Amino acid sequence: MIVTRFPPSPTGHLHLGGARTALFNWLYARHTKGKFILRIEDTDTARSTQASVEAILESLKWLGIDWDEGPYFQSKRLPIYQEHIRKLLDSGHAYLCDCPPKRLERIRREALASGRKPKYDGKCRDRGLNPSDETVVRFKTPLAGSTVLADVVKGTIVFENSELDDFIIARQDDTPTYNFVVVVDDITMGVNVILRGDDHVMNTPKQILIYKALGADLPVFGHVPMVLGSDRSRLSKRHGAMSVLAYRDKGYLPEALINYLARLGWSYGDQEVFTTKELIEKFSLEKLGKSPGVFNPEKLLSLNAEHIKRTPPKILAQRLLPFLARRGVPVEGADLEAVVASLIPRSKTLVEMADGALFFYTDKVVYEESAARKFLKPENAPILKQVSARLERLPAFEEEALEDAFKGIMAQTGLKLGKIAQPVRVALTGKTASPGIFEILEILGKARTLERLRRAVEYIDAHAAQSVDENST
RNA sequence: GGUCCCAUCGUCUAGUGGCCCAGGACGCCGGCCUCUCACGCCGGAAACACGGGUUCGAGUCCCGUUGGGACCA
Repeated sequence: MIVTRFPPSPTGHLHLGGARTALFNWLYARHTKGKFILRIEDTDTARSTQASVEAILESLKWLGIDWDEGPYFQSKRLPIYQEHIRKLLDSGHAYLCDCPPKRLERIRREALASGRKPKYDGKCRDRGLNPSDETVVRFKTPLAGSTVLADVVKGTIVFENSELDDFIIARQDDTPTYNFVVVVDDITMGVNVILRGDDHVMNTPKQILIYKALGADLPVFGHVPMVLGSDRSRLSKRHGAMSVLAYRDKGYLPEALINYLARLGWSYGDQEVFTTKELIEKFSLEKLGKSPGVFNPEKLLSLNAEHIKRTPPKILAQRLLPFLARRGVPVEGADLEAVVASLIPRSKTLVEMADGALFFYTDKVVYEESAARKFLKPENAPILKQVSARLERLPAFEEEALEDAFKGIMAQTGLKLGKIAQPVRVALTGKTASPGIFEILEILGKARTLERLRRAVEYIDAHAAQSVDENST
């Protein structure tokens, strides 16, 4: 069985790059009916916070990335690491070293000065020291030969062991170091497929050596290229809102973000739009790309619009509720599902949709200044009155009947639909842009429509009077 | 500086030696539709980093150069 994992450090929010790594591992586990493990790498106690842990879990949940095991916390696994350090010491794959920092610093400087690569010289390799407060544990890296990484996305990469040195796996205070901890975790958790950012490539030979020293089978490694910002540098806060939760709050659908992230560095022919279910079906390691990709917010936005179009109004209505609530809008009167349906083609985010829905639920429409100036003027008052009168007589407020009513007015007045619809639109919505006029009419219903028309006429009269005043003075 | 990785339209990418004077998507431009705004539809500009090989034939294989990135220092 395939076992994958996602091991975030709880030192901040889950950002897009991390989310994509999690996604690839999760997709692969789900695709193969394997297991996906969540592991919190909180050994850096100074920078790790509980708030970050919660933010990460919340982000994953929102995205719909669920885990079968965990979350494990590295901070609670110290005894396991120590046990494995013992093993390496006993088997002669590691040794104790008490070289003081001063000496280490000196070799480093000398190496640099003579143009060599700075590395530990192996002085304590065979000294057989006893453990003390002064000793660290070093891994006994082979002096010659090479270590081969058979990477599923990058291909085979060969590292000369002579490039590596006897790196520390446990510090003086007995705490294990990163490369060691990761390997022990992955071995003990049964992880056999590791998909991660290619910033880890250089760690991999060390880790492979540890696997071998521990006598464990190597997992499949796949190093995916990182996500870059528009300036082609590694994605960071500088490039705007990077946290997954920020996208949730900006009104993105989780399936849109997943779709975007999956397609950034992975492809399936010409297909651009995927449901999460489809991604699980179609995901494959072979189609992972090996060149870094630039994050493109516009494409994400258009994908979000696409997913909005593909989501049933009923479900969108549910998801829109929190956004409406945040605006203090009581969802009463107009049928939210119908409102949502009318806004689907013109909303790229749920935020836009919520904004577009506002006028349906406010009794006192606020007129945009330029809209009022252009359409709520005296010459349009008769039109509004005529529309009112005609609609008053309408038994049912349904699109077809409404359209007939407007046609009647057109015939009577000789006006084009636009001349009538625009003032009505401003009267009903306060804006010059909105869903179709008949659609709005039907959703609003007779009572509220007539009320809004009446208020618009009132507004025109008041302003006409006002401008007369201004003229006379 | 050392080691490693990468290289097709502005961006994400298809392309695994002939199907490619390079396809799709986002964005951009033009048009159509139209009660506004959108949606939708039609069309357009836009790329194989460069130089050498290999081959009858290279975006596709090899080498080098250049550029970008990662890690370590």
